[in-house]
Amino acid sequence: MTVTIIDVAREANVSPSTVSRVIADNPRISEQTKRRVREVMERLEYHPNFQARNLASKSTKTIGVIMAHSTTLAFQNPFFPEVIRGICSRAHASMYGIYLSTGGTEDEIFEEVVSMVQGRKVDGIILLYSRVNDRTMNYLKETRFPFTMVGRPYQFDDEITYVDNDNKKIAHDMVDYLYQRGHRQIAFIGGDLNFVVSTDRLEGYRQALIDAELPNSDDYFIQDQAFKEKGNKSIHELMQLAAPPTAIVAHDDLVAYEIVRYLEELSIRVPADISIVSFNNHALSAYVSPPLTSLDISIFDLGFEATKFLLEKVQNTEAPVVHHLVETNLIERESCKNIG
Amino acid sequence: MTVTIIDVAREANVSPSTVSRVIADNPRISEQTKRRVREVMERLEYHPNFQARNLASKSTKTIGVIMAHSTTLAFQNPFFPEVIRGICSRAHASMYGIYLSTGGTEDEIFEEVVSMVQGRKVDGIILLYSRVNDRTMNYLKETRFPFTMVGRPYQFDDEITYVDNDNKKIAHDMVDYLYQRGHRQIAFIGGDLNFVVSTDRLEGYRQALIDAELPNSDDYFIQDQAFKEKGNKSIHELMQLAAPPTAIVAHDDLVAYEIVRYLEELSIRVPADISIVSFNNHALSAYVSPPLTSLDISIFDLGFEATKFLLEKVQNTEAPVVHHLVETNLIERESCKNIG
DNA sequence: CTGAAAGCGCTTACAG
DNA sequence: CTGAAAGCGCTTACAG
Repeated sequence: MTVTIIDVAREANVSPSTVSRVIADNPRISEQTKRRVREVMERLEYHPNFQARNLASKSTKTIGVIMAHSTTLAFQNPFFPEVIRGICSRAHASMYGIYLSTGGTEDEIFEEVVSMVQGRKVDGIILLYSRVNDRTMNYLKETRFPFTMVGRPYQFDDEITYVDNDNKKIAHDMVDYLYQRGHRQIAFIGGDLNFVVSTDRLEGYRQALIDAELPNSDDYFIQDQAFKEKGNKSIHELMQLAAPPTAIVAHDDLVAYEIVRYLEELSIRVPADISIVSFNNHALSAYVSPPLTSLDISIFDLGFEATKFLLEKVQNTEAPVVHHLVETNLIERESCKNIG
Repeated sequence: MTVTIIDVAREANVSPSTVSRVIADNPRISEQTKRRVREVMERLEYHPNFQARNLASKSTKTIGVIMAHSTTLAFQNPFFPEVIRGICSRAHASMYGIYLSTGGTEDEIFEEVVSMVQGRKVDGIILLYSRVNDRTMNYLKETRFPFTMVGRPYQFDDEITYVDNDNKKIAHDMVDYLYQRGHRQIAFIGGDLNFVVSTDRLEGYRQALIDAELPNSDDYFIQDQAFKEKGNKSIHELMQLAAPPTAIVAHDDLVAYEIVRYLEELSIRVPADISIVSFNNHALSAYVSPPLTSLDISIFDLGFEATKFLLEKVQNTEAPVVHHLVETNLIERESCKNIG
């Protein structure tokens, strides 16, 4: 039924080995036989069997992509399609395919990664998140399996290749940006502190307050979980402080949209009464009301570069550890007001 | 280095065949030996080699997911993560993995599908789109390779299993909804007519106008391409008609957001001056201003069901052709006004 | 209930 | 420049 290397060999009057070498474009085969064999391959509509190739050559030409546990960052968030687009773009250029993790819970994801690694399903893995004390990451590190991360690892920094934004710095810059526009009471609505991206941004925010000698009360910081559970209440409380903030930094545009809505309920207008700035610059942030000032974090590049460095590792086990920071770009729209 | 079935066999004092049967949980093996073999597998940290298994058993336990050519529907659109979530959920339940297409252009995608099929990379394929005269779909149909589609195929309806919304009906219903609220001049901003979803919705819209004996001028229909190229101009023209619409149906929420913005530029308020309703109900549609009345099309279910039917096909070549319509649900928010 | 043997479709030293 | 042979790590009739 299926045409194999043997059929091609017979038809072209060469050995299977030669056909195999033609497929790999081995330079030791004469152009003449190459041409002849290729002709036969075309005529018989021969396509190499992926599985057989992988088994014999001990490589798979595919990379595994692991998303964070789905209730958190991954879904409903435009980050995902965009980072995948970056990954696919780079992978495709090197003829690599993408194998996607499908697990729901953290344990399922871990099991899937183990079976990807042990079962030789993929040549390398990209972790699309960085979590504090992540079992999956520790496993990959210990087995010395090629992997890269989108996001700075919590520890073992010097052993792990990753791609990230400079989250501490961009959060610091964001506060400075507000400071320059006259803001002195600056609140921060953070992300899930189990993810390093969230702790980094929080740290950058805090450091910026210290550096600018601004009030640094815990009242100005709202945790992800508190916000998720009772967002309107927490915003309510925030605005009822003796010195309510004049500006809010949100961990993500989705969070910013929600804040705007809760403020609306309180008849507080953005940016007239309070300014909001945010990170990640979703495609829709130009369309919300008011259009959101947000930091573009180059999601495509995060995926692209993570893949690039992974492929280097796959092709060369001795490839050096790389920490690559991707550029960001503040998109100023209408959610922030100068009160200087 | 890697521990194989042979190592396990030796250690457990059985033959490799027996180990293989234990892996497959073959009922002909005694519970006692199963237990013994499993113990050894655990102790040696044995994991079956995926490639070898696939090669020998001629199945891959993975399904290929093909997105539309990326400039069009697929990216920046929350449809993608959500449909993937549905696919992963169902696939994971049957221990299937996901192989994602990475191609950029239509030709690249086609080549990738051919190599997935011929190279036996996957057991079946899900097409995440339905396009008019699609080479990839024709290829799958002709090779009789198991596949399902998210979206009604352009032709060969009776040979192809697909999952879809009833796009003609929901577009018809949308017009009826506006009609009941007093609207008589109803415009439609459509999607890319190369996709069946767009032609179906357009047809439903047109039929509804006819059924309700409403004005059915071409001036009330704006094509996707015209809108993309000069959206503000086309909305401008629309509103300067002798009888401008009192309501607009948008093909997608993203389009609706853009329309709202262009209307704003013209100082036309939604819903005070004009109503807007839309399809797909993105997660953010609650946050835009005004919150958008939109039809939830159950994206997760589309992915889930497409996968379910695909797996049935994979497991049974004789599985009947199925056309499954997924429920929709109108989410009423504040972009539509009753002018009756 | 279990084993010996052939085979899945390739790749890759080794030999010439 | 090309071929014969072994091997990648499994599965699966077949035989007992």
